[in-house]
Amino acid sequence: MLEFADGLQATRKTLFVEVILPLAISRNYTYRVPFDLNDTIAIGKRVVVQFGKSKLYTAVVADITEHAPEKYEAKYLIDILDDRPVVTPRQLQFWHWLAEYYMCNEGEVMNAALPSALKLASETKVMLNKDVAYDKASLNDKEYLITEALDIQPELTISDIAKLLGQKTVMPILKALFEKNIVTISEEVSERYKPRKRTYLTLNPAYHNQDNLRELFTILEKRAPKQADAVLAFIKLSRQQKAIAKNELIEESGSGESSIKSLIEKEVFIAEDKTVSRLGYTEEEDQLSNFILSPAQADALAQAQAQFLDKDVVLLHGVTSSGKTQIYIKLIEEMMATGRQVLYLLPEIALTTHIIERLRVYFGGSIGVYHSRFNDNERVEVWQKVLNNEYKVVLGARSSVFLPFSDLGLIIVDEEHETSYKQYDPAPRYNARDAAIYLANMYKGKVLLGSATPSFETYYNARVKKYGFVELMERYGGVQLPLIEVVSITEETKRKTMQSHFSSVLMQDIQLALDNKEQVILFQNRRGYAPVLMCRVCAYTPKCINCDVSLTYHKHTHKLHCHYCGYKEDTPSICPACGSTHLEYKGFGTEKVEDELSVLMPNVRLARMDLDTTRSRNSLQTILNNLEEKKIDVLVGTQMVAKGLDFADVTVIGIINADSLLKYPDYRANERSYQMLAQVSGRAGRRDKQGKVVIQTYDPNHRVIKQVIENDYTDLYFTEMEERKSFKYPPFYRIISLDIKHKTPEILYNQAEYLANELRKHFGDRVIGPEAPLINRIRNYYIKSIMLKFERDTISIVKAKAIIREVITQFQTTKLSKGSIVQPDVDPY
DNA sequence: AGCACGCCGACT
DNA sequence: GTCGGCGTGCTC
Repeated sequence: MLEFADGLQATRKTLFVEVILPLAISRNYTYRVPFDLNDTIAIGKRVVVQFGKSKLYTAVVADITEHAPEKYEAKYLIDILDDRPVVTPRQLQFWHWLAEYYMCNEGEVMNAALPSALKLASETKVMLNKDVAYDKASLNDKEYLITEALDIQPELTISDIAKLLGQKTVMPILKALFEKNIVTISEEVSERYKPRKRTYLTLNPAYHNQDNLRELFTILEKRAPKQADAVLAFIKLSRQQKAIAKNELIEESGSGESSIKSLIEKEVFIAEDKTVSRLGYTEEEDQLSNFILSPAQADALAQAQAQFLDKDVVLLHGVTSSGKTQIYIKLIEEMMATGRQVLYLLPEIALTTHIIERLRVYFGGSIGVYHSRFNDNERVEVWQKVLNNEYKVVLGARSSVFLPFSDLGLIIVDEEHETSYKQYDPAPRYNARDAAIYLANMYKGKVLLGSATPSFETYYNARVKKYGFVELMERYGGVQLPLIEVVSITEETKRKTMQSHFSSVLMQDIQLALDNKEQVILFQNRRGYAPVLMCRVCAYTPKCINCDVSLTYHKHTHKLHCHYCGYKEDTPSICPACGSTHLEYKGFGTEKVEDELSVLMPNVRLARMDLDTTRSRNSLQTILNNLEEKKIDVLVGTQMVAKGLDFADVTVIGIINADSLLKYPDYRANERSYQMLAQVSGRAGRRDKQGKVVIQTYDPNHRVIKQVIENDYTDLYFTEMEERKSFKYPPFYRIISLDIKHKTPEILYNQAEYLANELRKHFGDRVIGPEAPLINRIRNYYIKSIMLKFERDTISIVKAKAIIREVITQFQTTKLSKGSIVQPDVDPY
């Protein structure tokens, strides 16, 4: 570059940007910045680029350089979408770390991190927002053209719009329309999070005067007897309770909606809409705003605060119902006072309106919520508000670790042992709990991990003093631990007291609860009706055509379903192999439990909660509402019932078959079973009544069941740790597993053997396998797993990953690798 | 991840 | 003789 004596440059500066594309590509790409955008380009802004022949993508600028690439001519980037960066440098660092740690591409991380409305691509669909009226006159020509087109055709892709306008750069126009709320982006249909509103009635103070009230009655009795009934019922109810809801009154008085409505119009009643907690305890919320910690809680809080002085991560091990949430609230409050941000992570399923409202009451408008039931517009809104520092507290599921925080002082990971913090498919296969620890570290913030049954990894770290450790072993407000009764299925079968899947003990307890107008939860860890259909003559079993699993019979569809790929087929009435009609259902799922209980107890109001009944958007909330409003007596469910449910009137919990948990072929089966059983049990009982848990099993003397009864987590930990140590499992060893997939089993065998041998050259007997996993074919791909076990602290895991990466890359350059997919999974818990 | 280029079966 | 099956290789 020529320079004149006075420092003027002879040539003008050409800038290049490194961008992250939202694709599973192993590297970033370089684009040339048009000269007139030199002043506006910045790291973290989104740009539109053409990638390949015709595709446009939204990419994020990761770096800016002045060096032209040598081996090829860089394309010009088409446009810059943002006035200021939407991704912060810290986030870019976080993305990079995640990609390295979990052995995936930055593009994959970007895909998980950015709400899709922030990454428009040519095939993204654009629709008109029906909820918003707008003024066509306020639009410019191009915007007008787009809205006109959308009036005729409800959905347009971005490339359609590009054709329509005859130009490539449509993103800024769409962005403007999106920001004005005129169009919505992506496939999701808007269905906002609805806080539950209830109309409450109060009597007009004029009628507190007895004479006025009597006068009102005489008029109403003649002209509108139904309305008189309503007023009478109101007075009766007001003796029992403070607040009276409209629908309660309708139910109590037997008068209709219209009578109440006219009474409101006559100003006899005054109506007021209130957002209520899903728990229905308005009083409890009042208490919440100035609750007093119990001495045990206060002590735990003080310990946590003290430990944060020299530890970045603290484990709060608190038994169920010990009031961990109140400690979280105190810590959040304290952090907010310093002006720093707080992230409160919860498993998706626990993010019910109940907990959201509880915290909203407490923290008001400065709390943001982020989870998968939000549509994209809402997610972008939260993203922007976090970026602008309008939200001081974010309550969210796994993916909220990706929000653009500026000064994160504290992350709370509630139920830290939950497996749903780990994403399995698609990549990035990250664990939000572990990622949160790195994230907090970047901001010099603290992490509080909370659980009643901590994961062994975390508990181990606490014991070796890597993490701080606080125990809270007292239940809040004197709530008693439930009584646990173990029932031997073998014994009851012998005595012929089993009625289908229900023991006499369980039946009695259900009946008792129902007589007391209490509720029951039944847990069966398997959905569908029967997992296997088998011919009694030739033992033929229908299998999935795409996967190596037997098909589960579902009664409501009367079809056989594959739980791995979603394949369905009609249930045969005769055996397709031998023609016999003796087809038999083996095993049972939630559907069958529900079905058979409805036969045994025909008057019971039953509901089921599993993946099949909660698939649609509001169904989970509907079930929870019905349970809370006592429209359900018995709820049958899978794991879901163990999480996020907290209802005062559930006094009996039945584990239909504990063996399906205990016999699971995995080294964590005992840990998982204990967690599951302890968590489910924690749902039973209330302040004034001890709950009851009935565990049905073929193996009543199982060690883990004993440990659950005795509530002895530490005993479980120490017995399990011996095995973990001798069989080289976490937390003593780190595991990286490689799944290799191919459509042809013979080719897969060779590929897996080759890879394992290459890895053995570096890691010796740290390489286990290849082995066929439990299900060796899914969606027509055969699978082999190679497991690598690395001893903690003696080997550099970073170096090991680099070598694994190298081996995979080298393998992929060979002809042998054709048609294969290699998926690394780091810490595959 | 797309999409184009490229080499082998059932049709005008 | 062609239309099109999806196998594999590249995209700044």
